[in-house]
Amino acid sequence: MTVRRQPLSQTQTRVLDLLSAAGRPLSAYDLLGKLRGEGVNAPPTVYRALEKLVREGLVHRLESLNAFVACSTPHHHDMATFAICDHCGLVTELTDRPLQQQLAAISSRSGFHATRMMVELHGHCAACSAKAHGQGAPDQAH
Amino acid sequence: MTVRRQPLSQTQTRVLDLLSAAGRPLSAYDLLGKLRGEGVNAPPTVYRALEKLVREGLVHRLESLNAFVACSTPHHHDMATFAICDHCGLVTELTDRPLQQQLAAISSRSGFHATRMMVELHGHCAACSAKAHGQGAPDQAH
DNA sequence: AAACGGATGTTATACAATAACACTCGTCTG
DNA sequence: CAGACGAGTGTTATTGTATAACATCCGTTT
Repeated sequence: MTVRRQPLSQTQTRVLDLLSAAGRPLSAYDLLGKLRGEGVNAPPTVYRALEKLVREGLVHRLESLNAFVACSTPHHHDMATFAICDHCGLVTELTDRPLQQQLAAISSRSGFHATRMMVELHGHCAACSAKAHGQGAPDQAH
Repeated sequence: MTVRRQPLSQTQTRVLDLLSAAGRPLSAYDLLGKLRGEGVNAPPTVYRALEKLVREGLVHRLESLNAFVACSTPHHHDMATFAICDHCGLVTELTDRPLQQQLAAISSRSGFHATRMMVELHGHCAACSAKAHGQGAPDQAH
């Protein structure tokens, strides 16, 4: 059940393609850099496209990185969980229903009504954990 | 078991006091504004104090707001969970061991080793949910 | 033709964070 | 005591992130 909500404009499609192709988070200015020479010359255009894509659930914003990634399973969800490798930059989107429910339950214990839940885990991915077993790794790729 | 790690400098103490007194998140520049006239005139000083306080576990950074709050239960934890009311700005720090464990479990299923887990819930606090029952509230206080 | 919604362009600016360098001060140490 | 060191700070400048405000364009509706 692929959800196709609104038609995307040229720029919006282009931004989504760039994010998908990158396979890793890109900042708005990374995107702007790639779009210069294609008629896009200023931040607002990029931010507007990103805003739309996030609204449509096609792109996620990683708050702790000030960057954006294409959603791995486009699906309008108010919750996103990411595992971010601080060593190689790999970002994995996790999906876990029970977690979402538990979070909603925990917050609503205090009467809170959550509309947007963001979970971002920082650490080391499997590959990087294996390589640097206990070593002081430099961290932070790209 | 109050943990007192390192003595704090004048500026660090001042920043922590300001955050505690505010009882809500403040940006680095909010703090700078309050510290002008006390000999603090530039961002680096504030950021350095905040960095130290975060390291000591006395202050948390809210990634989704680019702001800082005094930790409600100073305690060196790699995990913080916050419920952020988008209407009145109230921020509540939640503590839930099982959640932390579940998160660690979920991520490690894919071989990920988490060193820092951030959970930020956006929505409406109990008071604001009660007031605006279904109404289109303006959102975003301050 | 006029009105509108959605997207874009453009200029300027605000807000967030850090780099690089010099300086002070207290403590340790030979 | 002299020198070295670490932690904190001051200062200037710069980079990076995001938005305000206003004008334009275009397709659709009425």
